[in-house]
Amino acid sequence: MPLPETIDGRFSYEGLDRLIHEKARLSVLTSLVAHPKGLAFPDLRRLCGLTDGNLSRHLAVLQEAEFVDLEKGYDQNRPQTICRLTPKGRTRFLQYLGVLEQVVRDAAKGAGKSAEIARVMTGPFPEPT
Amino acid sequence: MPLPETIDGRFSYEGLDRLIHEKARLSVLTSLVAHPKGLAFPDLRRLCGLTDGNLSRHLAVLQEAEFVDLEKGYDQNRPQTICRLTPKGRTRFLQYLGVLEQVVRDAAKGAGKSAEIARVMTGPFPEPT
DNA sequence: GGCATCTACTTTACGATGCAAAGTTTGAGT
DNA sequence: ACTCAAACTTTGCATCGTAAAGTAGATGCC
Repeated sequence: MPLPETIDGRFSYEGLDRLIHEKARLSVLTSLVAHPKGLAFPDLRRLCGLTDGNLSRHLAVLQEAEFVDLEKGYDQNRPQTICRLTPKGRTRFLQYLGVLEQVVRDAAKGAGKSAEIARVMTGPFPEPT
Repeated sequence: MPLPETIDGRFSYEGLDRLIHEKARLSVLTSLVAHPKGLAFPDLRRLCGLTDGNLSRHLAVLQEAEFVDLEKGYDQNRPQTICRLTPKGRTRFLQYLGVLEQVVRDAAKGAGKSAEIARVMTGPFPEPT
């Protein structure tokens, strides 16, 4: 007999769409939601700490999913790609965020010491071992 | 010239350790932090909505990283694996959570409408297209 | 003019990895 | 003895993230 609180799928978080959950794309989408007017490729690259190739690929994936719109033009005779969230991308991202908030709530409740989270997050990160 | 707010790495979220960030393992760790006494393999499988093979593999990864402790014993003459967070796993998970909270804050601030998040998260999820 | 350099991307290639399906082992039921 | 089921583990494939290499055009320098 399962424990009473072990409800099927209680912690499955179906809403964590892989398309969005991936770290690099999460960075990109968060950057874009914070800059509704759009961001140029180089700015986005710097903000997210990504390489050119990386950003290019992730943007292609997000564009394929119609989460972002890429406006390719020229600025000062140089190619310039402006990236923007589409309404669809925005909606999906906000849904995803709702699930993330749920994760944080569940975990904080489980840990029972949200103060500990606040404390621990201010410190430096340990080296991966 | 980059926009003034495009600080290098502002949205790079280095703390999103892949080991933890992966959806299935995030489920597992959240379940475990919510059940400090540990969880049996089948309960964990149900909670996280994972298949046997999936859970087994992710647990092995988490054990390798020393984030979980697997106590393999018997209950009613049947094999029973009890899974628990190690102190190290707990600490790392809480650090990760801090970063997640930062993501949610950044995004909510960017979206400028946290009410919208709350509203949207209560609805059903759209079919992936 | 020619050559190197820089920016702004894109493409390629490979190694990692998530996931499902099949396999194993032990036990209970009939 | 035979079947079914639980509790995992192992295998294999196909996806995917990432680094490195490649492309194209503009600028600077001599």
